[in-house]
Amino acid sequence: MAEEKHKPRRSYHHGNLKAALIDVAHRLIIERGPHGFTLVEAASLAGVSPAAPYRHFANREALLAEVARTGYERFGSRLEQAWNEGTPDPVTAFRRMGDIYLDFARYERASYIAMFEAGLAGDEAKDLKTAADKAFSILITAATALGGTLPDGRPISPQVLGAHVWALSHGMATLFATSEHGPDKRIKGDMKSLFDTGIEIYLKGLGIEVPPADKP
Amino acid sequence: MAEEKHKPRRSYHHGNLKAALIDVAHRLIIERGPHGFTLVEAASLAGVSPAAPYRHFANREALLAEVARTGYERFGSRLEQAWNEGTPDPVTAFRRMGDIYLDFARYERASYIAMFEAGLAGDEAKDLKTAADKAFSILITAATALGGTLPDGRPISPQVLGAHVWALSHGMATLFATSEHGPDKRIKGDMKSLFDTGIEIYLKGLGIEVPPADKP
DNA sequence: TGTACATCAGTGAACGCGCGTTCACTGATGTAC
DNA sequence: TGTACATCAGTGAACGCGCGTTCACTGATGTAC
Repeated sequence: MAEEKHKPRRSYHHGNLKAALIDVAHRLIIERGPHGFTLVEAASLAGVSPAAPYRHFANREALLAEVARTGYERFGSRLEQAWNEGTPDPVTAFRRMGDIYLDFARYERASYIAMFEAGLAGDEAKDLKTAADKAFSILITAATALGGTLPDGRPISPQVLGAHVWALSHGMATLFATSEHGPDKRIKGDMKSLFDTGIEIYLKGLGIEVPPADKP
Repeated sequence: MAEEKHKPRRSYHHGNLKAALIDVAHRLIIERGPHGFTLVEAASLAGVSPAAPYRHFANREALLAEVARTGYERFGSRLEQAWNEGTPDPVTAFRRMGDIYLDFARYERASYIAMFEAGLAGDEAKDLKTAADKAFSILITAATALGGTLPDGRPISPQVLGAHVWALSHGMATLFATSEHGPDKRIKGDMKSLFDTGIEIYLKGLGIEVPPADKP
């Protein structure tokens, strides 16, 4: 890591410290993981003393929770936007959601980590749970619109469909995005089409007609 | 946590410290996560001084890596056993593998965490990669035997099939096994049948005949 | 079977470190009049 | 527009803590003869 501090402030007051700390936290979470992240280093990178963050956050975990919370909010609204009330048709909209999911996991990695891998469970967990439930409810809405038939002929429940797709998405995002344990690099490089193929197969298994070549 | 030490040894020598440390590490990884785990506490729980572990492990990470390595070995042999050369038929054997996967993630949680979530990348990573590749190769063997047809009519590659199923398994294991972010408790409680349903749907999507009611 | 000795696997005290957090403080800002 | 003052958002030094690791050491074990 190069610099220890941001460009020095002119003023005694930072002016935007809360946002700056959240911003710096994102970088540190990516670099060091949710546990390697420290408040002291975050303060240093934001160019303030180690005590300054306590004007904006109760403690270390509260900053982490804030990253997760704002992450859930963006996550939820992205998914909602992607679903866009199921237009032009549920299958296309559903696959668009999957796309956005993987984008979020990749390009908002720090948020994603804080949301799903930091193991936050303390006092702030209520807010987190609320935000997470909201995001999951969008998936359920989509799953409800999709419908689908189980191999035994009964209709699939939206909760089950949602859980399957979420698990597949999360598995892809965590297993192949960063780790060196993944299958091979070619697959990793084309994670999105790998995921898309998986969804196609799964939907077909549910007897859902998939529009061919929606990505010409 | 109750006790700080094991039943005190009679002798100056422990006799079985290496194994005891690995054992204790499993407990600590589950309780505190791979990052909360400390060598000092492990030594204390094993009933030895903080310096003793260094007779058996180069450093903290080496102990963690040993947990991961032995985990991969057991994991691989379990999967191989479950596959059992595809008997009585590939589909049944494949689904048995999935079952074993989830069992491993649940009942050997510490190993699973060390293997997939500890982010080990140091000097020991080579051994880990080898062991991981071996486990994945069993999945590929099974996927090859299964075959299957993509929605566009071409045959699916075993790597792609393997990646799909691995992602689904891993997603289930990490998303619904412990965290409070999962959908709802009923689903969580019946994770295995949830997973099994997912696999059924997926295999059907590949045009693979699934023997009905193989679990009467 | 007994003894000398090398080797092994522990001890326990100490170290330096970086962390989270607190505290009394102070400079900057905003507002009432 | 000026001034007094409350409030806000920082400082910087300090604390206690537990960690990873090292070190000279020592008790126990095993082996050669």
